[in-house]
Amino acid sequence: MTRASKLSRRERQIMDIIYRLGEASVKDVLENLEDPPSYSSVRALLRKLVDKGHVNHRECGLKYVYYPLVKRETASTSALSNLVKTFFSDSPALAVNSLLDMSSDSISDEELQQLEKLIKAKKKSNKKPTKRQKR
Amino acid sequence: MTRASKLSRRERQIMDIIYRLGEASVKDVLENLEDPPSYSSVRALLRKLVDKGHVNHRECGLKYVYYPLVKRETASTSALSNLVKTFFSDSPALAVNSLLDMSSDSISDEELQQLEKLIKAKKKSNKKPTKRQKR
DNA sequence: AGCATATTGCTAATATTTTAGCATATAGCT
DNA sequence: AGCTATATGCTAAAATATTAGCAATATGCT
Repeated sequence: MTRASKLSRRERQIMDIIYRLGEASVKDVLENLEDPPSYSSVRALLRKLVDKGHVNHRECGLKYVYYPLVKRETASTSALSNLVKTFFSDSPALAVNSLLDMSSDSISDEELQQLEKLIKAKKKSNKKPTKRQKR
Repeated sequence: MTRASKLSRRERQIMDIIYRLGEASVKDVLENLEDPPSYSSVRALLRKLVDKGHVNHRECGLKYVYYPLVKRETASTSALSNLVKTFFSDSPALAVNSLLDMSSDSISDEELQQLEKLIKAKKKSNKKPTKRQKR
């Protein structure tokens, strides 16, 4: 059971916004929320997320700024892995394939070059693993 | 606003299961649900998803088999795009990078080869686009 | 035929989520 | 000092989601 799977609809939307922005004030959240409710409501939701241990806040001048307690990378890995399970038969390669397909415009040549390098590196590490493997 | 962002927690869990399995009976859903409620509850949720137009069912012998109304590929593209926005600054290349990183074990040499090919193809189509581009 | 099992339709209770409102505090202006 | 902006804390109402239960129907088995 992924962490995210326990969030309610609004809580999820808010977590997404906070990850997208890195950190966010109540106002930031409100402005990025679709079908935004009142300021009060957003505050209540944020308080709940604090209670549940998903975010924390620090004072920043007068107001609070909320930030996630699970760091971006961890959360993204978990989200990706879940998505791959759900839509790509648990095959990361298929997901990569789809990403490349759907975004032909938005990936530059430089980035493609980088990815090629990365893949070559993977191939090497497959052949002579430096780290110990499961037996 | 993505379609998925309107789903409640349980509805989301159920949609995930249905996409994972392709299609699913009430029992299938129940068995794959975490903290499963009663059979009745699952049925009520499925009925709701039908009402909302997310799934439909066909009779299969005695029972119903539920299938998504938005096809897998469309749904996965939308989910991926959303995830990329949330966690990878809207850069598909970064997401690909992360996918390759997190799954060094599970991607075979053959698959890597395939991906290399795909990337080469992309590079070509970047240079001399066969289809018309946005101006 | 009679019984157990698996299934659906529908309804209503319960729990959770979502929302708004009131009271209060601080900063900045005039 | 007094007014306004922008915050927060807390609470309670309203809306939605979640759950279980009862009735009915079809199937398969003895």
